[in-house]
Amino acid sequence: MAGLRERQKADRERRILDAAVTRFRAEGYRNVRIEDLAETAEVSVGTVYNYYRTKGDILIATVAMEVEEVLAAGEAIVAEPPPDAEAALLSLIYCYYDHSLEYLSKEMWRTAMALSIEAPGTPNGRFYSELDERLAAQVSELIEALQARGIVGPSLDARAMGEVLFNTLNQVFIEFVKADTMPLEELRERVARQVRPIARMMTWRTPE
Amino acid sequence: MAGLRERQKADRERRILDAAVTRFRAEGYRNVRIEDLAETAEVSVGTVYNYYRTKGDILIATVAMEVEEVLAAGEAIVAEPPPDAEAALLSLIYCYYDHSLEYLSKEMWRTAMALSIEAPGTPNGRFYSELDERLAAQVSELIEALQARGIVGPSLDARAMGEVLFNTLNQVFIEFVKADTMPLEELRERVARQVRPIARMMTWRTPE
DNA sequence: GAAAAAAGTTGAAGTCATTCATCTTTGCAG
DNA sequence: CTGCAAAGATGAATGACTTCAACTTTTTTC
Repeated sequence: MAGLRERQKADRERRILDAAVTRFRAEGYRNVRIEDLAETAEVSVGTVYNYYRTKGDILIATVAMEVEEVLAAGEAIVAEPPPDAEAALLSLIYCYYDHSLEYLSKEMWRTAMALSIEAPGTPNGRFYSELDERLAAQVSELIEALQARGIVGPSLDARAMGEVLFNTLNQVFIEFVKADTMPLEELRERVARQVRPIARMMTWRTPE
Repeated sequence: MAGLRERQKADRERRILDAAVTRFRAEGYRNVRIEDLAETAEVSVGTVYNYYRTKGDILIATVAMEVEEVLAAGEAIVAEPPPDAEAALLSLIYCYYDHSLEYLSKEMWRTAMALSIEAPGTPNGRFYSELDERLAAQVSELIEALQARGIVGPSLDARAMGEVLFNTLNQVFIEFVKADTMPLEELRERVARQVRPIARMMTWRTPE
């Protein structure tokens, strides 16, 4: 049986995270003070800091939820990729992009990215970097799947290419969240423009 | 003749920037308070804000100085690139990397990058993004130079490839500044690993 | 079941970036 | 040279994150 203390702890943590997801989205990360979260979660300011080291850590926790979902959705595409390098890569990338604003606003993404760069040593900063690595790994997996199907030559370094492609889709996504008025459609076009030449090169003959 | 007021203004701005370069590097950006800069520059706190909108803007001003130098150094390589795609790309990228820690610490880079993502609307945030664009453009120029010399096929989209390569070198650089203990040597190796397959693909025959 | 120990909560105090009303200095006209 | 207008400097006040010493609640011990 879970002790009373443990149940209360889990309950408080959930209330704080719920308050954060709701209020950050509704009012903007910057406009919500820790005191506001504490009030909504019905705890004190000190207690919030008992569960999360910093305000930024609360945000990273919400990002993590979102990325986990995206990774799961990506698995389906890796398992059964379209039989064409460009189409396969773009369908994975679009899958990431289309989910990206489900729970998070552009401002939240910007802040989370800034945090992961600025404070790479904190537990949640590290955690964000780990999410990036897992996304890059999934792109590599997709390339391996294409190699297994003979769509891409076997001599290509799938891991390196996966990283290059991830860097590209990530950078373009950063530009997207930096431009508050850019629509998803333009994000897709931009990444397609960069991915297309790579995809074409990957399918030209690879010399032994 | 420059009036007294103007001379004093220029002098104060310089003293503030000098104080920033020195103390940020020596004590760390976070550990230096505006009040400390004001004291070193022999002005008041309010005056610092008269010259720079935020603490971050002072940092971006120092980054700008550094990047300008790097761009100038890169021009020489674009003008006369090594006669091999991989060597040419890597010599430009290493040129960037080797200058990168001349005036800035890793912490300063991290903070500057975080700022440019988090506050893309501020004048200096935009300015940082502009520096990125100019670096990407220089990589594209190098590819065009290689095309002009017949080292890379003419059908390749030089601008798109330049962006892809810049994204790659930038992302790897971000990882470098995020890892306080990573040496420059490892940074070079990492980028080489990612650039190599792209360079090789660029030099395989490009179909008409 | 009472007392001691452990775990966790609390909000007032501390720190630092940023703002603003006030004061000082400079430039200039008469 | 005197006084006014403009420009700019000043630092106390503000607001937000974060810390911490004191207090409560839960668990364990006897």
